[in-house]
Amino acid sequence: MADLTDLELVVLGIIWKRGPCTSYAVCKEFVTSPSSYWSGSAGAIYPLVGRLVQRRLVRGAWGRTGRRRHRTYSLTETGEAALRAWLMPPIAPNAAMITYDPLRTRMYFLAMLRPADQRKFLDDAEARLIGERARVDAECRRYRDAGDAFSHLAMRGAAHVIRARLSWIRDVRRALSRA
Amino acid sequence: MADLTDLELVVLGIIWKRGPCTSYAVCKEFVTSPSSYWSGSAGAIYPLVGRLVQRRLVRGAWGRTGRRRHRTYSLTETGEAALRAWLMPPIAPNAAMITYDPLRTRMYFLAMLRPADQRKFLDDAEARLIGERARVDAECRRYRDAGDAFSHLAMRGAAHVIRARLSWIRDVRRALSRA
DNA sequence: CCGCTCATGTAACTGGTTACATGATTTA
DNA sequence: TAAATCATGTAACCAGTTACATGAGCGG
Repeated sequence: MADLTDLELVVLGIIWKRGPCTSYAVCKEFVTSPSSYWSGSAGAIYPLVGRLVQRRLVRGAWGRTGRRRHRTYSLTETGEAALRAWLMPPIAPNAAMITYDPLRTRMYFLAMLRPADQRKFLDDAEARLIGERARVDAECRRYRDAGDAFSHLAMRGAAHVIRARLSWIRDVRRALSRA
Repeated sequence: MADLTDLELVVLGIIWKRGPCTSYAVCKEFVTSPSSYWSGSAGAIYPLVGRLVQRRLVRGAWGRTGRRRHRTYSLTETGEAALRAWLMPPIAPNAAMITYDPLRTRMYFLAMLRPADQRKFLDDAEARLIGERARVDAECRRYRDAGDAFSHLAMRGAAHVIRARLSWIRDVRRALSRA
């Protein structure tokens, strides 16, 4: 029962956190999320939730508002157990491993640009990271004000990381200007 | 000509950096890389390099060592231009955006565990991040000693980020013990 | 009444993945 | 001589993507 993808587990988590909610609401959660790692498209979520139902991790109940039908999902005990098993230590070893960073990926090949363009690259990266930092900080405050402690703590992780990337870029600029 | 995936561009970059090399060498680069974002399996790389040849971004030359055949690839001018276009500012807006972090993903749902298990989770995460920090630092020194300045700078980015994640986890522990 | 949001879904595609198969060469 | 490495590839699969299609309800 452990062959669930990360997306499936996150959807499980969203349903648990929100309480009974529609697939549409799950989609929206991803779409409005500051991370774009998953698109949260209907094409991904609707069949996925269907699979969760078939595996009895989630149960669905049809409802209607006027003439409009909708289906709300909630976790079964099996679903809660699966979610807990995912979170429970020992955590997956790869969860703590080095993460993917498009800026770092590009950095490997930056020697290809002329020094002037390298500097422009760094300036651009810095400006965008500063913008991103503001966005993440705002999201942080939003969660704090909403009283969602763990989402707030999670988002603070993103804030830490964005600051680290920013200080790294400045580091790189200093290193290059010395050389 | 801009519809290249990140993996295709990174392969282009590896071929540029290594100079003429085989698909096998490109695979090994991914396999031995500290990041596991791409597996670097033959099933991904060999067809991909074939596509790069068809698009004239890369040219291939058959050779042999004794009775063993091999094919070495190198960038064409078009290939170099494509790589440069990828690196040249303005960089893709999503390159600076919030990155994916499996620990952060789990943090959203950590309220599901009993406080004791939450602490265990944080301890486990901390221990693994410390191990990862050592690995990344070693990799850093390797690049520095090899005289590969930009790979070294890139890896320092990973080092910054791993430290940020570590201090975030400690932050979370402090916040939870206060509450 | 027009457009937006809520709400459900399907279809075609694609960029990877794992696993397999083959054979030469090198090293323990 | 057995095992590891170099080197080439193919085949089946899969999770998630974009794009599309449909329709009810609501706000300006």
